[in-house]
Amino acid sequence: MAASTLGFALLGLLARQPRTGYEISRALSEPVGFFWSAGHSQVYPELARLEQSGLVSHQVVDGPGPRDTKRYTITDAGRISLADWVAQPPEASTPAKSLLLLKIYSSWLADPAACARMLRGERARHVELLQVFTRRRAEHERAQPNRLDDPSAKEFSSYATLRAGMSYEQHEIDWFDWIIGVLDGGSPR
Amino acid sequence: MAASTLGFALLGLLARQPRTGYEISRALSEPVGFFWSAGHSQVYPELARLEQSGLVSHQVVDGPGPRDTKRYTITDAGRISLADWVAQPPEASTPAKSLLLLKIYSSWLADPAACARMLRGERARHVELLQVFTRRRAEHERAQPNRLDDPSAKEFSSYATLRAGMSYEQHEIDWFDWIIGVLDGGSPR
DNA sequence: TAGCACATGTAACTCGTTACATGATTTG
DNA sequence: CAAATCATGTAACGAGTTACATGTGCTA
Repeated sequence: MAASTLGFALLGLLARQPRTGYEISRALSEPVGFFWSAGHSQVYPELARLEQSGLVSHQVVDGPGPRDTKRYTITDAGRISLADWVAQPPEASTPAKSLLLLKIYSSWLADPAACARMLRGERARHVELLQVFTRRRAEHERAQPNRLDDPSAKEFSSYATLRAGMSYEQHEIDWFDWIIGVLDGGSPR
Repeated sequence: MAASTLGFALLGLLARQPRTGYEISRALSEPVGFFWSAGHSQVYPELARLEQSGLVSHQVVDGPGPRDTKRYTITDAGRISLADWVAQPPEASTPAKSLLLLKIYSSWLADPAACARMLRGERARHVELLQVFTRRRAEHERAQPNRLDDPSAKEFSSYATLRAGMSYEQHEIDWFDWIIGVLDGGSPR
């Protein structure tokens, strides 16, 4: 009955609203995608598996294209399974990997100026992301100010992940500022 | 000539000192392992590949066991290849996945008290990690205080990754405090 | 009319984890 | 003497990415 992690990701999206496989795939590229992702070639088979387990169901709404358009909906069993999984302590996932820190670990071999250049580029990417999150948070706060402290509102859950993203990006930027400062020959610590 | 990301991880360790495959495997479980990891079944074939590319070499020092003990050393070509890779902007890796945020995204379906319990457990793990990093940082600062602002000292590189880890754990803890506060029915924002 | 968004699927390949396999030396 | 540590490898499996495949309707 229990789904895979990918399965729970799909259930999480379907718990908010019915979607087609295509819509789920798009969602798992950018919007939710800042903390989970999957390609469409993973999504379609997984939806079939979830349906076999009775956690989702679909109805054909025939749109364009050579194949049927299937709109998936979460079932009661799916909602129960998802709610149960959520409060369970996260099963140890693949240990965090940071390509950037792996590079920094060997940065003592490289030219500090070249490293600083690279790091400024990375910093800029994180600043951009922080701005995206900040804007989205402002939208959230404008659109449903009263639901943002109600843990059983889906708006709260989105808001909480957004705050995590913002906090993360800010931490990254602060660290970039520190290390770039040192590499530029500035004052340490 | 260019190695895979795993290859550069091994080169990064070997650039600091020669090691056996076994020692590398252990290193990629905990110490460096907070930003990269690999099992021994990945390490041995990768070392063979690096050797074929001329980036590392080994000498047999026969220790215990049924097979030879091989001590690997980075070559000049390896050091050059690594130094070059370091300053290159990180090639977009597998997008970040957070099992915890995936759960939070659907937490509106679950019992807030059960979620808070789970989150308190996770928070405790991050507090522990922060303490580990803090202790190690203190050791660093005591052992080589003068090298920690010299970007071409390997001690600086280790120190920089440590600071990133500490900053990350602190951000996580702050976010946990915020969300646990809300779930416990405390004052919002 | 060329390209893009919609829409769904399969196949091949790569990366990583877990399990299989072997065996000496040190420690409790 | 049993268990852990040192030490190296292969094989099977699973998850995820990239490439293959098809075809409609809308827009520049």
